[in-house]
Amino acid sequence: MPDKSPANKTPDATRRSERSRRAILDAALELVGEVGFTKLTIEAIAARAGVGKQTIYRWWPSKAAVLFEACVPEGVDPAAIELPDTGDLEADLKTVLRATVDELTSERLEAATRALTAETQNDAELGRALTAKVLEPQLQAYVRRLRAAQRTGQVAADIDLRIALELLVGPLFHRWQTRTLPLTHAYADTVVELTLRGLAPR
Amino acid sequence: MPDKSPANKTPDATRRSERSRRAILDAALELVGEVGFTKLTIEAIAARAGVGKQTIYRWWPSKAAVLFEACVPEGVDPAAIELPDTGDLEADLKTVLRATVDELTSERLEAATRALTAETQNDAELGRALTAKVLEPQLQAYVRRLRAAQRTGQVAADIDLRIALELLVGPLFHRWQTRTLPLTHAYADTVVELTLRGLAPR
Amino acid sequence: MPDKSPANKTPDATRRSERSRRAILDAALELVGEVGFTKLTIEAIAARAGVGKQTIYRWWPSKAAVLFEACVPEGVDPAAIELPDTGDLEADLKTVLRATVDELTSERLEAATRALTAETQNDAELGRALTAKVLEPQLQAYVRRLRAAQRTGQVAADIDLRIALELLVGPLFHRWQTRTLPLTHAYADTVVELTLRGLAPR
Amino acid sequence: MPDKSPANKTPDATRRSERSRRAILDAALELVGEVGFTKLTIEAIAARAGVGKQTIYRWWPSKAAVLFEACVPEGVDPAAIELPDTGDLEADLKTVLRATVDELTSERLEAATRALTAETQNDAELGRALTAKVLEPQLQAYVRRLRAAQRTGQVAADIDLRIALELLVGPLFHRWQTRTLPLTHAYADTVVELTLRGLAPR
DNA sequence: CCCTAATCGAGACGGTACGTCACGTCTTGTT
DNA sequence: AACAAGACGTGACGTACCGTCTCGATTAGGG
Repeated sequence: MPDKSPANKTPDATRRSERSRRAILDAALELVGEVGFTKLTIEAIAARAGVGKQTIYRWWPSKAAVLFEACVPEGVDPAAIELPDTGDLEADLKTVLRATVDELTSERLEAATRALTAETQNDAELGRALTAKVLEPQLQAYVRRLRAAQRTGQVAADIDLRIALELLVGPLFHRWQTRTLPLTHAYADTVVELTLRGLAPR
Repeated sequence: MPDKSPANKTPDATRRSERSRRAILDAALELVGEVGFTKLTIEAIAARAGVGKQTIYRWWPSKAAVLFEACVPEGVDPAAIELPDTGDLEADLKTVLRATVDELTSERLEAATRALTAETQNDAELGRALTAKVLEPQLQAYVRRLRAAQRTGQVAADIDLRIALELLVGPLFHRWQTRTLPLTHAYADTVVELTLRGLAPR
Repeated sequence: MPDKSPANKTPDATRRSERSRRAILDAALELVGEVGFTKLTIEAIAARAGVGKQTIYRWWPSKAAVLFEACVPEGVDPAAIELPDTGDLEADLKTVLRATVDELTSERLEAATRALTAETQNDAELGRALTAKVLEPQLQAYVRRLRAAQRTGQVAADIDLRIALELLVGPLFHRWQTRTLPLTHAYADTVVELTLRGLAPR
Repeated sequence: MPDKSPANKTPDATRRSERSRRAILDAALELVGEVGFTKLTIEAIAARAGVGKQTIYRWWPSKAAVLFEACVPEGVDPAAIELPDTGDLEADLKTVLRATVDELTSERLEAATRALTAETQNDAELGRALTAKVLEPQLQAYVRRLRAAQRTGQVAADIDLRIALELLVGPLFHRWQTRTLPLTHAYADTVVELTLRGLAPR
């Protein structure tokens, strides 16, 4: 989430204090869990982290950007994401979607994740960044796995895989966001089963 | 001189100025489109509407609530919502999902809808209200239509209709929220077709 | 010290809280005595006065302006200032200059007075205001008293009275500012005596 | 490896960069003329001088101290200051006071001089330094010149010379500070003439 | 003449205060 | 009584400087 304004006096990253960076990210995660995103404050993050406000403003453009980095540990190579391929598509997808369910309901990150998801609706710039760095690499991994399944005849050849993947993850996100019913492994399993029936060759 | 208690709670709704109410809702909708939800302020709404701030605080608890009422015109009876039933499930669902696509991409309400959707993640109270008054009645209509389809044998009898409905609307919301690919009628059609294959009796 | 900028959303003075106004002026006077002008802070004044910062910024353009009003109680009519005239010029001037000495060494106002005097060197706008509202009316009173003395023959007719008055007050202010030697009634008396010898007709 | 004590106090003056010292003093003088003392900033001085902030903090305790050195070129021996003595007291004093007028209205130093004068009111330490190094030596020179005049009978023997000198310089500084009327050679002359009448033996 | 310890330019850091904005409450006439 | 208007106490905003603190890169002086 770097320089949107060209008038940036870009600071010298080599002199950056790793100590402060970590303290800020940790404080942000803690606080968003305690008070929620709306009441999350740059001043509070700075105070909790024992850091000057300017040290936050120097390296991040907004509290959303801080949270973003706190959730996405930067070091991960997006292209390296790969779905398991045991040959059994249904089993593999259940594995993956169950893991997604676990992530979405993880206590430590849930508040931050919800906050970021929400903020993408208000802040298009953030939305693009999150899509490019996090979402899209994962979706591409789905596409690759489904393409392999097409080759083995588990998925009909004429299916648009981009849509296929949305049939799988869309329902999960919908239930997570609306909080209408609990998000469980059983739910993930059922979604996989019903969807795969629709994708199968006839 | 009885009851000079300061517990001035509920104002007298009969004396309410409809003129002001409309001006506030209109101003809120305009402004959220211009500056986005985060930069939307009660003071700006009041100024644009030519209204005192107190008149807003008297009748709504938050800017989200104002927007909520601006989007959901109140008068609609939630129980009255009904999906079309021509006997052809696929055609009926396409009709409905195409309409949903149109709504979600409508210029006038899009900003407000996204703002409200986002805010439900941060404000659980608002989330409950929106679910109860808007979302759930629509979902129930889906359930009723799908149950009818079960009776006519278009949907397998052992399907959890609650999940079935999420297979239909989940993908739409996912694409709308992530803005990864355009949300079109063709997309809605494909989602219906593929999903119904999965729901069909075997 | 009102509106220097024409873009002023001039607030409604009739709604002004006299309570806050007094608390601010008192707090400013106290604080300038405790920490000095340089370390005097709008935030500290607001905190001490139990007032929001905006309430200060709404009515005064700077901390100097606050101090100014705190020292010059507004209600005094500048044109009404008059020096005593008993007929004895020397005695009258001694009375006045002794009073000036007392004022300059008064504990309560000294810090504020020094601060304001200093600030006039840095802030020309403030300097003009202070000269016009406080200094000049007093100097005019001197000129009137000296003119009367000219008519009674106690001061030579060809003397520039503006200069005459500066011969009287200049030394006092010099000693006050430089703090080289104590500022006493005796000093005031001697200044009057020596100066009047120079002003006398020959 | 002895004495790794962090008590790094006095830096080594022999290694000091004269180049930087001059650049700092020049930058300070320029800037105080452009933005005034209040808005004068150590950071701005450093930037203008092309110097690190620490180089200023190493050698001066405050921005006032920098200006002080910029105005008072250090090398002058205070005890060596002597007023002219042609035997004609009036002529000599006019020469000196005219020179003072020129100094006070000099374009290059006026802003700095006013700033320093003002700051002595807020910063007692600075006031003492300025009095001891600059003001007092000059006043002593006046006292010596006036004592000589007493011996030649141009000034009455019973006059307190300390007060006499203040009668001369006080009015000048008063007019300079208050900016009420222009500070001219003619004014200096008149002050000398009127004051000397008062000091003359009777 | 080189070595080494200092000063030097640069600027990140934890802080404090700035002046502004919006909050939600309260008060003052007006309708 | 609700209304338009807006002053109020509160608190966060994002910025500007403070004075301290590393960092290499000169840069002079004593060996």
